[in-house]
Amino acid sequence: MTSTQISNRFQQHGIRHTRRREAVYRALCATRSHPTAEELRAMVLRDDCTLSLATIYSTLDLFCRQGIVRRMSMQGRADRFDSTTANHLHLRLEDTGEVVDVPDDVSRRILESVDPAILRSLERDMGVEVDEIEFSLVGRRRTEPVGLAT
Amino acid sequence: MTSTQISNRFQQHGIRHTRRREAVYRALCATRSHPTAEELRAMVLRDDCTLSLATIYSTLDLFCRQGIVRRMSMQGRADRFDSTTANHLHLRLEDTGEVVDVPDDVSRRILESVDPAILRSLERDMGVEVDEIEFSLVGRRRTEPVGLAT
DNA sequence: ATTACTGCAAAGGCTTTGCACGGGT
DNA sequence: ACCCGTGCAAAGCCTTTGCAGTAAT
Repeated sequence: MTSTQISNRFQQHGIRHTRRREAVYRALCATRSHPTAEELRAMVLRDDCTLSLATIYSTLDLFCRQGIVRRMSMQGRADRFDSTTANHLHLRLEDTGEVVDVPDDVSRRILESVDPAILRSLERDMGVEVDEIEFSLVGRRRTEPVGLAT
Repeated sequence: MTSTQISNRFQQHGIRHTRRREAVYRALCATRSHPTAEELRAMVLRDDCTLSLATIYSTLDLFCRQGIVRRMSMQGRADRFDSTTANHLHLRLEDTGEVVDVPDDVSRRILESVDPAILRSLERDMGVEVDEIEFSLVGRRRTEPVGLAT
C-alpha cells in the first residue's frame, strides 16, 4: 500500500494524514494477527521511533469511529484491532487469546445463510434498528495450521 | 425457584451451596437485564445485607467456569452476565450499553440456519475445534418496547 | 494563523489478589 | 476439624484525560 493510497483512504473517511497515523494503519494492515494496542505499538516502533500508547489508543479510536478499523473486545484481555472492515468471521481461541480470521468464502457462506426477512421482522417486533451482525466462533487449536502470518 | 432447586443445580455443576451464591444466582435469574457485577451486587444487597464486590466477581467467575452463567464482554464497559445458558442471541444497544435478548424462536431460527457441515469443514481446514457459536446483533432502540423487565 | 495531533504523566474504571476471619461439610 | 468462601484493602491491567509542545492545513 503506497503512501498516496493511504492518504486517499484517510481523506475519504475524514481522517487527517500524519506520519504516526500512516505508520499505525500500515502496520495494522500488514498483519493478520489482530494485535492489541501494545502489540501494534511494538510493530510500529520497529520502523518509526516514537509513538506513545496514548497516541495509539486515540488513533485506533479515531479509525474505529471513522469505520476503517474494527475493534474486538475480549473478556479480561486488551482489545484487539482489525484493519479489515468487511464483515468476515473471527474465531477466538480460548486457550491463547488469539483471534484468527475465518476464510472469506466460509464467512460469506455462513453470513449469507441468515435470512434478512427474520432480521426485518425482529426490528419491527422489538422496535430497534439492527446495524450489524456480529458473529464469532469460539474454539481451541488442535493442530498447527500451515502458513500463519505474523 | 426454590432453594432446593438451586442447591440441586449447584450440585450438578460442582458448585458448593452458600447463602451468597444462592442470593447472587437468584438475583441473576430474576432479571432479564444482563446486569454488570455492580448492578447485580445492588440487587442482592436489597435482600441480603453484606456482599463485597470481590465475592461477586469470584462467584460469577465460578458460575461461568461451571457453565451455569454466561459472560459478555463489552467494549470499554463492565462485563455483563446472563443466567440463561441456552444459546440465544443478544442484541446490544450501542447508545445505552444495554443488552437485550432476542426472543427464543427468532434466535433458534437464526442459529439453525447455520449449516453444521460448514463448521465441520472449517474445523478440518483450520485444525481447530469449534466449541461455541457467538452471534450477536448490534443496534439502536427506535421505540420503547412493551413490558421490559427489571 | 489556526487547528488538532502527540507525548508524558497522572488519573480512572473494572477486576483480581493477599490475607485474616468466619461459614459450610 | 478441615477446607474454602468471604470481606477488606491494596494492587493490577487496560484505557482515558489534561496539558504543554509541535505539526498539519
